Amino acid sequence: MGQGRPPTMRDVAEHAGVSVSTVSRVVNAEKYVDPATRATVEASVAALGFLRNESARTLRPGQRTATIALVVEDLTNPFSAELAHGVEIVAAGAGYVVLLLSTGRDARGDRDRVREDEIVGELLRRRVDGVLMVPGAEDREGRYAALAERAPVVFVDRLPRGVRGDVVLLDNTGGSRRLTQLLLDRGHRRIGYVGGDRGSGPGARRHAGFRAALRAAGVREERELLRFNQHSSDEARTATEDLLALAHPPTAVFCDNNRMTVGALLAVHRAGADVVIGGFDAVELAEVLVDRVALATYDPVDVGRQAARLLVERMGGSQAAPRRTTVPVVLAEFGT
Amino acid sequence: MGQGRPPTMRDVAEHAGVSVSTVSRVVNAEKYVDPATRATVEASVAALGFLRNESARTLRPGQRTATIALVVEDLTNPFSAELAHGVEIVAAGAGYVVLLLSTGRDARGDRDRVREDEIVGELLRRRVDGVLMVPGAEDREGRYAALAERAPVVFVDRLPRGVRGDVVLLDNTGGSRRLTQLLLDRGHRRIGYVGGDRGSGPGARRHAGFRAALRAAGVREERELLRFNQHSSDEARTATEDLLALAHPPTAVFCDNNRMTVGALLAVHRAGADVVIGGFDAVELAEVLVDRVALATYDPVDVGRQAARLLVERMGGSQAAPRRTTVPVVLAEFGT
DNA sequence: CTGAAAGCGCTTACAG
DNA sequence: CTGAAAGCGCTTACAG
Repeated sequence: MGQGRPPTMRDVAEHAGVSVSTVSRVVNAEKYVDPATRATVEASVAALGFLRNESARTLRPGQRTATIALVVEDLTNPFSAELAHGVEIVAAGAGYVVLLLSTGRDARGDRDRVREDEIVGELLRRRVDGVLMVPGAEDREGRYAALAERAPVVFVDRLPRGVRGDVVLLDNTGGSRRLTQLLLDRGHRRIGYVGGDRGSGPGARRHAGFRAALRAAGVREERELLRFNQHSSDEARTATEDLLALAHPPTAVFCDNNRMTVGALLAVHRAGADVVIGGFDAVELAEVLVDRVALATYDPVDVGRQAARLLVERMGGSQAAPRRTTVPVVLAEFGT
Repeated sequence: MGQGRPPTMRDVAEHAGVSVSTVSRVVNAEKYVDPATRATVEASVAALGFLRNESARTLRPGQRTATIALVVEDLTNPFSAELAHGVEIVAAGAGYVVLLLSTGRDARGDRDRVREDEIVGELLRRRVDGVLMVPGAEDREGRYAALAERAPVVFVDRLPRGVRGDVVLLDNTGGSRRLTQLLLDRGHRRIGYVGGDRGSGPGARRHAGFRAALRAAGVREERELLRFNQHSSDEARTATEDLLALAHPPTAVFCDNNRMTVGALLAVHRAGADVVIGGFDAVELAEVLVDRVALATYDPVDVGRQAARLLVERMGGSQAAPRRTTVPVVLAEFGT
């Protein structure tokens, strides 16, 4: 494996008896090459198994790396994985390759600042042509803004406070409001809320939609029914168990993302409780849980495709004002 | 965005009043640089926001790209996504960045040969330091073998016929045999089989384990209970419905991967049938389906970690004979 | 400890 | 249509 240096254009040129310039022209499929010369060179390329060194090509100013970076928190979340899939499809179609970077989370469930800095540095050193970023909530250190000054960036799922740029969002507020409305329509008045960070981003919007629906229905939001800052399905399960143990428990529980929904489903199932779950994000096999679930879903693959398309435009040199695309959210109800 | 060329070492050198060589030494944290000089240069680096161009560094022979490629079929499958996560963690820890490439499937559910060739070319042109590949079953065209000659490769989940190399496998045969044994122990004698490709790779091994368990128990494998070549949960659902509609239907169904299991669960659920499902791979919320499911699971993240560790060793120059690592499979039973 | 110079593998005007 | 030459941004012996 890896034995010997790979052949260079110089090797091909010698083998074919032409100059390096000519080899370059053939490899780049330029016009104005004599057909016979072209054939000879192509034969030498094949004979030597020549593959143009992309690092060398890239060195010339104005040449692209044909690489985009996708920065997500954790590929373990189906949202991230499907997003990546959508990105990859569009990227491949447009001639780009995807560099995948995960920020991870620290013990408190927050972004690791140091790791994020490393990632931004890495992208810039590699001169990626563009970046797709699922960002953290804040940009106090100006990390995202600095990145956006040096490379085309499209943000996904949230635009960090204090940053200008393209962003692809979900209809978090609307989806959440309609999902809550559905629960209200089914007669529920005590609705629990199990969610992650409430500060900003998707979590904040989803909670806002929840409140809006309650308000419109003249239902008070009860503090004792709210459980924020859950970061895993295990935590969500415990939080839901707490809710079920209340003297006056909720008859429905709103979950603000898929991990929350999974945890709540388990808690409700174990308790054998007669509680309806309304969850944001898709959860596979929800159909099997008839009579108990309503979901607000969207297509993460499509989010990836749209974001990648926006980025491809930007990399093409578009100087239009920052754009905001919103991917729709649809409700799915299983059972009543 | 992207305004102006990024600063070069030359810019830094001029700003600091030293030579480019000295800047290089400081940036590479070499010894034998006067502390005062180092400080000046570091100040200039910071002032100009200099980030070393990795393409240029890479050009020198012997320099690595610090890039590994991960080639999967489809990130939409949780196995691939978690695998990628494990890979990314080890890669980042070892100073590598991950290039993600998906082969996709064509209409018949097979690998797209053309796309695979493109991918191999892409990796080689980019001079990645190593490749992690979830390969197709065959290597008739010698694609994988050719790749393995030019770069360190670790295969995942299967070693294509006719290729030598490192591989990280699951205990497909053993896990499958034990899962089938469990169904037999519960008294099932008519066990349906819903699976994907039977020809080779994981599918073939899982079927082999199934047969081995039946044989050991003196149970005949009935042709009418076998449903191969299912490629989606929808197809698996239909196949399972077929099984349930037989004059003499199975009392248990063995599913050879997670898509099959999801489809079978839906079919059994819809039919309200009293059928136990034994499935290979994890399926979230299986716990909610108590009394109906046994799963053979393993940790795809761990598969990724192990494969990446093997690759890091190879990239370090290890010339040891090809290695084979097997990740264990554990049974989980829900309900009886 | 530091600098001048060569060279990595390409691309691209510039001549011819 | 083709080649010689310069140059992209680095690293690395080689002197000093």
